Amino acid sequence: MIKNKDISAEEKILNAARRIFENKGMSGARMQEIADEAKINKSLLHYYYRSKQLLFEAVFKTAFNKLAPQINLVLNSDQSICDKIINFSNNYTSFMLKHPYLPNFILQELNRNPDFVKELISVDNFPNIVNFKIQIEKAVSEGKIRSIEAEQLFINILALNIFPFIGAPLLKGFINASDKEYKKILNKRKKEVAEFIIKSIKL
Amino acid sequence: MIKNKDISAEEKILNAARRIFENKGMSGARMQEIADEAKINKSLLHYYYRSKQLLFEAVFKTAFNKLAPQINLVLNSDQSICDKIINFSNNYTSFMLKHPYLPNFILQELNRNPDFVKELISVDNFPNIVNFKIQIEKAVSEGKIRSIEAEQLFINILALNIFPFIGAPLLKGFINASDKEYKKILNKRKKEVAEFIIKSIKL
DNA sequence: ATTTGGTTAAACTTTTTGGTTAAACCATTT
DNA sequence: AAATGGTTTAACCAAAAAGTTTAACCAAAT
Repeated sequence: MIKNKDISAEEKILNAARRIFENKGMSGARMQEIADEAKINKSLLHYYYRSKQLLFEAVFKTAFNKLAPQINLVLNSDQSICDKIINFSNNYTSFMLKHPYLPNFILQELNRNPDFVKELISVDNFPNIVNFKIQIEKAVSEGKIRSIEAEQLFINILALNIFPFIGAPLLKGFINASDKEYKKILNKRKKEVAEFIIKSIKL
Repeated sequence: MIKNKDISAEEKILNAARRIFENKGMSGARMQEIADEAKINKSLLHYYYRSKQLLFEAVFKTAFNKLAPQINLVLNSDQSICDKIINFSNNYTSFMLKHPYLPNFILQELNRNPDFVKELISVDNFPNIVNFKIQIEKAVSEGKIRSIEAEQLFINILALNIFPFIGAPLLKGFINASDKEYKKILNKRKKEVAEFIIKSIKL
């Protein structure tokens, strides 16, 4: 059997659920709404994903698995510090411009349920700072960059790249930008952010 | 009448509602839970705030009115750029260490309902970038700081200060820090962030 | 002493929502 | 033609949650 007109129902559901969950969160989302969005009916939702909780977990893990590899590029690749900063700022922003609600979704749910992080940590490839820390401490002691703690630098890199997406509605208001103008600003940040960081840590 | 033992019921409700809403969001919060938290009964909730929606709006506006003045200090005070960066980074972080869920709460709800920003804009003292933009452009043309767009600098300042609170659960995982250790890191950021920014924009 | 308004308790109604069920439909496979 | 499995429809159930009502309580003001 296996009906393959374009995409399977299972995938339609997952995509619809992602859109709804990203925008309303777990508790704000309604199963009926997800079914409507997927243009299938509610029975089929439960047929594929037994419960809201399971559907949510499927969506969340898919989302997190898109984010984690990018963070790992900073923490665990063998590029130079400079390259890492340049590449991450460029790649991350490019990627997020296509999935602008993803960071907000992940952080929202982790704030709601901080213990969930513990579950994620046990999974493979959960980003960890140890290698990055070694790299930074070496660069500092060799006089390649100014003295700075790896943790602080890492937080700064993430903050400058991720925040513009999470804070978008507010920032748009503050700087008086339309959606289009704001998108332009974000595009500029692909280079801008890397420059900003490198200017700050070079000697 | 006016019973004034310590704080009024109205205020007890507002405080309880703030705690619950900050942590679970509008749709995750339960009226019964708020009543329990306030140690009053559910009837009284509706007596003071007719509906969940109205209670939520009261809480949200109170929260936003705590954030806005701080942003305005950057955008509309007559301090030097350097002083603004130093003072904001110090004050904001100190304040947020006492209200760590506030930024997440505000951004959460604005992402859920971006049109809400329009409502906020019409209210007094909604932060606006125009004055800051003039100040930055002047400083750039006078050669006091390197060339940078006001919008980008502003986003950077907010990102570096706000993100560590919104991203806390995830960052704690990445850098392997306990609550206590993470708090220490945040405390260091009061100085760290200002230094990071100033190093980046000086000539 | 009576009134008044904040407050409680408890029962109640209504609406929303997650989840279930059963029967029928239909395209494909056998 | 019969079987299979994905899909729809529509009705249904049970629990949760918002919101309402009513009677009683109590402390302060008159």
